[in-house]
Amino acid sequence: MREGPDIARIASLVGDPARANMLSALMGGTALTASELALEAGVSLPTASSHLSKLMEGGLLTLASQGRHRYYGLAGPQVAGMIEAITGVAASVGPQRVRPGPRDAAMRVARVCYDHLAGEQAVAMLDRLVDKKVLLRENKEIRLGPSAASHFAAIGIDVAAKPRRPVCRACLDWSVRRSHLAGTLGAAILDKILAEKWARREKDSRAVVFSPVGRQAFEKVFLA
Amino acid sequence: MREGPDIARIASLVGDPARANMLSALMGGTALTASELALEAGVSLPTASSHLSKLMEGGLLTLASQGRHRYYGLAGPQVAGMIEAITGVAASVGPQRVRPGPRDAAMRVARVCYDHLAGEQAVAMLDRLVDKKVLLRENKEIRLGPSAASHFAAIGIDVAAKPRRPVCRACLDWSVRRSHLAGTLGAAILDKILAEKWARREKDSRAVVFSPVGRQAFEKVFLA
DNA sequence: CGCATAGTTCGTTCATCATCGAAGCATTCC
DNA sequence: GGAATGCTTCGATGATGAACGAACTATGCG
Repeated sequence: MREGPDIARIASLVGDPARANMLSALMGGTALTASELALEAGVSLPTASSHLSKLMEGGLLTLASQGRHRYYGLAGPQVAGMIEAITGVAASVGPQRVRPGPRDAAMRVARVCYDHLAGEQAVAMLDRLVDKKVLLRENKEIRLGPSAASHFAAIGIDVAAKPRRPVCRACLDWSVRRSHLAGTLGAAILDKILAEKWARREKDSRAVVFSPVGRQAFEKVFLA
Repeated sequence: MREGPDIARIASLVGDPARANMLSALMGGTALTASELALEAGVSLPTASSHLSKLMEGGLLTLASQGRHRYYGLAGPQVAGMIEAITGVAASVGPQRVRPGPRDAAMRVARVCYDHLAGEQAVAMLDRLVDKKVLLRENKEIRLGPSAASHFAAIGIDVAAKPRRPVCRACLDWSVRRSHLAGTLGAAILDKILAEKWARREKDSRAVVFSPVGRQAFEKVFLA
């Protein structure tokens, strides 16, 4: 008999299809209401409510009440990382689709991971930023380089404001198997991409689709 | 309703206490027989056998038959990484032990992760090897530096032999939250540490305990 | 206040699956 | 060959927990 962290408890929370769907939906980064999550999971409202309270009790979710709406969100980056890790295993041992569908291809190129960009585009971006020494990679940690403040100020992102969450974090990309940029900076960049309409969120999916013009703009700013 | 990788299937495999215990035991890196795993999980042999066939079917384990023994092991580093990720979440949302026990402390310092060393010692070792440019860190990947061959040859480790598995890999440490060294080199170093009797495995635990002399030798070779 | 919307709680039903004893198969040892 | 060991399969039992309808609470709107 073993002891230690109760991984069965956490895993069994993710192990129910309805809850797994909810968590997958929340990987999109936006907090959702109980009714929206019930729809995502394909269960009735009472059932969803029961699942949500279990996820809350397990510490996997946070709750923000606003009037009669209750917005549920992932509890943090560590939880998001765990979901990505499980997703990676599921994808690799999974049904081995002979031919990945178009949506899969789009997902691989660019998608939302919790609150920041993931996929090939995101990995390339981080590589380039490190090359240019705008960001410095130290072990698995990422720090701002000397030129970071001016570099990001030029595109309207303020890296000086330091909230409790770290500005930079590495997040392992399950499709590319290398890191992309998370943290408040990663989130700010995703905001920028969507605000400038360089790309749009695919409906009912984590995929992010760049427009031709948007891709050029993105590459000019982040991959030049 | 969502589709995509069936994360619920994978998570529910880990979500049963008996199976979780088995997987935790296998994180020790050595393949174990069905009877040993039954003991670890605290269930009867038939029950264990049933669980093992489920884990096999789910692609989480590999099986090596040797005579009348059947050795089960983790299917690969990706699976090990997933278990570590779940362990990390479980530990952080977990029962918040007021005072971590002595075994926890030992685990934090040094433990076995699948087939290589993890914990503070392992993270420090990788940091130092990168500092000395014996290893080069590129993104999340780690490569051998120019001096690597001679450096490791001096302590009896051959890094030239290249099997299918990568020589170097970064593996995220759940206690330190930074990378340590995995891959065949990581495994070889752990072998070395145990072969030289610098440290011994704690019984029934992933903890690795260095002797005073062993710690000095380790520090001289890897942290100097 | 009265009605509508959002959500939780309760109680019941039903299915799944973990569990174990007994029996069966395979391998090795004598 | 026969006995012992290691493991799997089968069948029956039992407990857990997912599901939903109905009733209840809370917030917002007119």
